[in-house]
Amino acid sequence: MQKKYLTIYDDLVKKIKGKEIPVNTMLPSENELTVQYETSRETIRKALNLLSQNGYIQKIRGKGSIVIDVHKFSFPVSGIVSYKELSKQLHLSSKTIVQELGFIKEDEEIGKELDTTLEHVWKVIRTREISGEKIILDKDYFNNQQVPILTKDICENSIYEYIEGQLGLTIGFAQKEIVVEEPTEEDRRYLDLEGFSNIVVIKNHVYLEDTSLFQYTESRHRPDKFRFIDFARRIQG
Amino acid sequence: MQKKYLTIYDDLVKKIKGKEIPVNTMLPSENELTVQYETSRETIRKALNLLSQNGYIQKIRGKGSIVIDVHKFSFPVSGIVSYKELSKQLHLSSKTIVQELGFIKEDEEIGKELDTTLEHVWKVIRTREISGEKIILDKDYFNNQQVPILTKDICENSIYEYIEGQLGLTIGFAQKEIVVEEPTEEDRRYLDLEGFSNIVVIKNHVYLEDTSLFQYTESRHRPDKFRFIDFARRIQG
DNA sequence: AAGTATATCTTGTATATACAAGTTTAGGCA
DNA sequence: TGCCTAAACTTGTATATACAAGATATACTT
Repeated sequence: MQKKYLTIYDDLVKKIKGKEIPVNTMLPSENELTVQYETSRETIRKALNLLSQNGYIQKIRGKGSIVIDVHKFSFPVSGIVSYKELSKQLHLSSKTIVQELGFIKEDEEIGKELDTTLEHVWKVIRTREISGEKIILDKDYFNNQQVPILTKDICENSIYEYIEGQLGLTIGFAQKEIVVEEPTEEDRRYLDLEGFSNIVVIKNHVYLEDTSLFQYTESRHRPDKFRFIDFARRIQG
Repeated sequence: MQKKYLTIYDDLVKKIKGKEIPVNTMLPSENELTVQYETSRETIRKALNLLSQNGYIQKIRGKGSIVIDVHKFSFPVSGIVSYKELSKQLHLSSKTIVQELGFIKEDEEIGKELDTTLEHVWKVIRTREISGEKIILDKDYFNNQQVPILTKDICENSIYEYIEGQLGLTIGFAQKEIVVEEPTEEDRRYLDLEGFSNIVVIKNHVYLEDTSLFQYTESRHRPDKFRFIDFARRIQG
């Protein structure tokens, strides 16, 4: 059974994106929506809360829900989105080059974090090329208990597609950290840095649904090409 | 009436932070919680969903809710948090210096965005000093229709406290953007840059509950002291 | 002993009802 | 006209019930 509140959410998103419901106009009231979608008010409210959380509408008590236009800017490095999904959304013509693919050596720090008792840890290094320039260096580490096989083919496409589709693992949440560092020798080797003396590093700890640490990622961006957009709601308290 | 699901949420947060409910253990089941808190299951579920959204627990269908330890890292520039709230949370000894306070000149770009028809726009420039070093330059712009009075005193404390407390305005949401720029003359004048050739800029459009644009902020950080941490949930689709 | 089916936990979805609380509208009164 | 009140909207909270779907433990069968 497909979830009703999700199909309603998707439908409303489509209508907002397609400007069938324009920005700065009111949505139909919750009661009207229950009639339109032939469902209960609680189900409508679940859909509306999703819209609110994702920055499509602003709910105002006693009045209704206004469509807001924050979403049109969206370049979401926010949330957990794979590079492939991202470049598809933005219609970027980009190329992925697999630079390294194998197991880490004993001494690397990351091994301890992905607490893989005597197991091997995959290490993938990829560069992302946008309009001829090598802009992004992605370093990915996986536990090979969870990801037994990894090929160059998979890495050139989407690792996430492989993980969620083929392996059937479910990503739960991630802890993201953004800092600015000085470029390493590796950065200089793999990227077109053009004299930039800083590099923006997005460090990502990705956990599965069962809360086990599954992946560590560093996405290293040339600072002039880096942009992070986020939508935030004020939390009272 | 105080909202039940919020008090339950607050209570559980307190218990998690106080390690009364340790990391990696299960919460009581929803049914048990309804008994403990003498309420309905839906109310419990609202509290648990808040915990999940804010990175305290991971819900697993058919099993229960696990306390996760992501929150201990939290340095939340994420969300909308005022500098004062932040430094209080982190127990930083910091100083705020008001460098400029007045109305913008006609020609500044920002005037158009805060579409204030012939009205004045407040401009506040403040530096944040942490352990003797001027690290952050905050530039704030307000529409004086919404914020008629602004004093040096208010700016040295928390403008947000004044806005939400005194003026009674309710912040709705914000659009945040992080980019890396070259330092301007102003940055060099007000900050201790120590030869850094880049500066991290957090641009913030803040909207009120009625979706009107209320404030534009630029928070300009020295790159070595900048750190952004975020908690993200995987959105299927 | 091993595997299978069943019962019983868990969380997820959908519905209905009631009332609280904020906003707008309509009407009436001075 | 101007002001106030009441009614009729809106969204927010709390509760109850029913069933679906995933996970786990138990008992039974082979």
